[in-house]
Amino acid sequence: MEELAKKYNFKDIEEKQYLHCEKNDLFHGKINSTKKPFSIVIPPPNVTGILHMGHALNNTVQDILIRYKKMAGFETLWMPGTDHAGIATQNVVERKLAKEKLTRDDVGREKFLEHVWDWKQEYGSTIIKQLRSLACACDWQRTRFTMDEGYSDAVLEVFIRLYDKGLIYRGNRIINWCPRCQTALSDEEAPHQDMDGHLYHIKYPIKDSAEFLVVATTRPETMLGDTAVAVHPNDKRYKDLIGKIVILPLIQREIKIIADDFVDPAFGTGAVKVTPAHDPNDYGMGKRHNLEFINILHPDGVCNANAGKYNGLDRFAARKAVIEDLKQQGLLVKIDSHAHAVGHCYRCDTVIEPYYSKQWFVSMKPLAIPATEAVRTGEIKFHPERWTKVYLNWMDNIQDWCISRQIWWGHRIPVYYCAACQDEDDYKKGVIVSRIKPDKCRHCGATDLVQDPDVLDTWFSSWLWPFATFGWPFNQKAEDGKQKIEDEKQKIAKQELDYFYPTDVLVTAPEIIFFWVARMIMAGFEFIGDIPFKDVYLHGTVRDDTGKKMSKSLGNSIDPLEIIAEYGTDALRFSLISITSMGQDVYLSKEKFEFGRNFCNKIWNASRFILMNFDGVDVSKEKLPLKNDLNLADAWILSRFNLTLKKLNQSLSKYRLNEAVNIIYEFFWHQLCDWYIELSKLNIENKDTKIVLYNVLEMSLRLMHPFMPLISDEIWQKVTGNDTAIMSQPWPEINEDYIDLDIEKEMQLVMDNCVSIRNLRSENNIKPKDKVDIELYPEDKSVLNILEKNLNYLLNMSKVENLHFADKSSFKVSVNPSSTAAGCVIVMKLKLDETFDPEKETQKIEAQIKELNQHIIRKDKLLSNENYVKKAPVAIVEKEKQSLLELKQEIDKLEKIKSALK
RNA sequence: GGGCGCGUAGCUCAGCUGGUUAGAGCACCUCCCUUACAAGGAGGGGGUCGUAGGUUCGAAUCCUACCGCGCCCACCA
Repeated sequence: MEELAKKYNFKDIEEKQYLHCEKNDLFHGKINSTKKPFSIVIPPPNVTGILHMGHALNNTVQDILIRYKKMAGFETLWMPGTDHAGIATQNVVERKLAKEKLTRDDVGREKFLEHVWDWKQEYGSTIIKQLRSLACACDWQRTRFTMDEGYSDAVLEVFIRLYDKGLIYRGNRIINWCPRCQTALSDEEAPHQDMDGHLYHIKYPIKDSAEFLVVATTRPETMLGDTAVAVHPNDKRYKDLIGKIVILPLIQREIKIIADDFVDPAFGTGAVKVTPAHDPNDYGMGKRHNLEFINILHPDGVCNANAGKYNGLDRFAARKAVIEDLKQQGLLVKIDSHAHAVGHCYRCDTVIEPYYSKQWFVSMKPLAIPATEAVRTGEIKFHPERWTKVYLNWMDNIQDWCISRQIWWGHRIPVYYCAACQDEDDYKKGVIVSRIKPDKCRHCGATDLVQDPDVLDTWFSSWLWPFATFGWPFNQKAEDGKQKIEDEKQKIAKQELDYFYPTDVLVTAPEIIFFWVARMIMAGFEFIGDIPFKDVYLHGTVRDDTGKKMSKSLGNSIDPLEIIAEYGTDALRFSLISITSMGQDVYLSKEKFEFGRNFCNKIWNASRFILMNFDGVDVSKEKLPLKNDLNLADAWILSRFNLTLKKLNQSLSKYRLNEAVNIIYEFFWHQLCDWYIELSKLNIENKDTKIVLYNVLEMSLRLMHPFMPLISDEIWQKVTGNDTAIMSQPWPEINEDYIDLDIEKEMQLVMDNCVSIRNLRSENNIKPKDKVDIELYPEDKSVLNILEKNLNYLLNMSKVENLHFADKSSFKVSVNPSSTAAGCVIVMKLKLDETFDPEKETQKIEAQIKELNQHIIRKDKLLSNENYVKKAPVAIVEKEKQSLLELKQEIDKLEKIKSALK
């Protein structure tokens, strides 16, 4: 039998054990008709990503579930991969080019994409490598990328299907525009942030009059694009002005005063400047009143020719200039400070501009119907449940999805335009949707077709992740002569989708419920006709210890790789999960990882002790003895183990992972190590004890494996002599035969008496190595029997030299320290040179009596309450009665001691 | 403007469908390097569970209001 190193060093074992599992092909999932499937698709990290604590938490949770389910007999599959992250990746590569003083336009589209692919080739698998250092049991052979050839087919297929169904359309709308990234964004990609802004009150002169109409705005520069001023139709102040003309200052354009219900008379002046091309509300009014749409901005946020003299000024510079000029002309009434929410680009944090432009959209309402229903009926469940409401609320108010992006990195929109027959009023005219470039226009035969320059939103590919990763829609074309082989591959892929889909659980953060979770559910129904997953497990956000979200830009992040280097992977995982209460945010600081590290160390040392003591017995071949043949400690630990397993299974079934981790910790450290191992030393030559030690350790290692896979494998191999890995082993089964509450009670009595004796020793400053003499006065015969039977435990666990049992009727204490314990009064005989202060002792006892009395009074009151006795469950009442009785006995004992001290 | 989460020991937090004398880790105090483990062992101190009401035989737990803190959603300029 091999020994464990004297000191636990995770660096010696962690990487080795991970590779060992991989080599044994334990992470690969394939169709197995004798097993039920259990599958998870990874939330694909961005290719630009580097591992942060959020990933660490997210993937640890998934890994725990995968390993646990595999052991529990499922055919598991964890599908890994990365997301091409259009805007983020393009930004990274553009920044790289900028270092060489180049822009993407300098190099051109084709060359630029080559640069991106080169970058992807070099850095794109960083995060995948990092996930391995977390010990993730992903099926790496299947690693997918959203820009893979097959995956891209799925994206095009979906675009075409939705277009054919009339659910994808092109149109001019106000969208969120990022002037820095120079692309349209979806609503979700432009989150609002509260900002301290200003409300500017501006006079608009009324034509042919000396009067003014005062409007209030937060973005004065947009007035350059104003094409009306709106008031509420019932607003008495302005009733007579409706239909009149005002002269737009600075530009001198004549615009109409219109009436619209949208206007809130109570806000600002009750008059609103209307800029249909630069505000979503104004857009609506513009449509309703047939106003002109005047775009005053270039895509980069610089004013264009429509801005008159402000042409060429950046939007914020233009704002200053406009205000300055209005002030000069006496048209600025006042500036109020005004807090409001402003949209920001989720990739670069630039203030977004509502911008009128032509984009592609998906009609979401029809897709939302089954996806809403599935959650409402509970077919898909959110954990914690409260997110259901957030999801449903969003789905009920779902808006169309802007999917075109004016960038180059991504899936190019499969649309070709025929210049000859394009029509401004009908987007379908002159439009050919096709996987490959058509030779000529279907409508007029023209041959100069131009592909749409835009690419699709990255989320338009990620929403297909749960099935596109399996190869859907399975129409891969092979090179010449190899189609047969390809067809066979596609057939298997299709069977795999049938087997593993729907996946079982999606583990992710609440931030992307809208971006991703909701859309995957819609895509699942639309393209596969079924839900993509049954459960959605939403964990919290990882924050620093002051509550700020951990992020690189804030500089407050703790690098998981650094933690792994310092504490080890198992320690990282165990610590992280222990503080991750269901759905609650995680507040992290470096010291928290000591928890896991210390536990790993404890496991190692305890295992080392057990492993040292097998000598002469081939423990792995011996059958576990029957309960009745075991001594108390051996029987007790087996009872504890099985009860622990029961609790653990329950926690796991409810995804209460922090609870699971604490159950394991409590059992292993405080029951196995603190008590059982110490007790086992008294019988260590006993063959049965060796067998029990072996079995409890071996099963414990299996229990902890999903949480700390590496240390458990290392020790397990050494202990069992088996060179496979725990992942190939079954999850332990509960053995009811060993669960015995009488044994637990008996052991508890022994432990309580040990603790009391230790207590006495400590209070009287007896050194740990000094032995003491004890007199025990048991309550009754059964207590006496139990303690007598387990005398050995008492003597050794609390370092007692002589222990005498005496009848409680003979109790008379001289001046000696004493204490009460479960079923006993304990007296410690002082040695000659030891001193004892009866006065202090009396005080201590009086304090105890006082405290107990408070409880007794409360219980007396409770039990004398007729209503309580009548209404509370019998079992509870009985328990209270019993507890009261025990309290009274305890007080009796204390009183007796007290009077004896006098 | 809606919605959600959190206020429990000095710190970080558990505490599920209400039911023993409210728990853990860290920190703190005392003793101990006892041959698995000082990243350890034995013992200890420390909480009127944010505040005020209510429901109940019984509330940290359920309800209401309020006070702090944080998050999400929303087209009021």
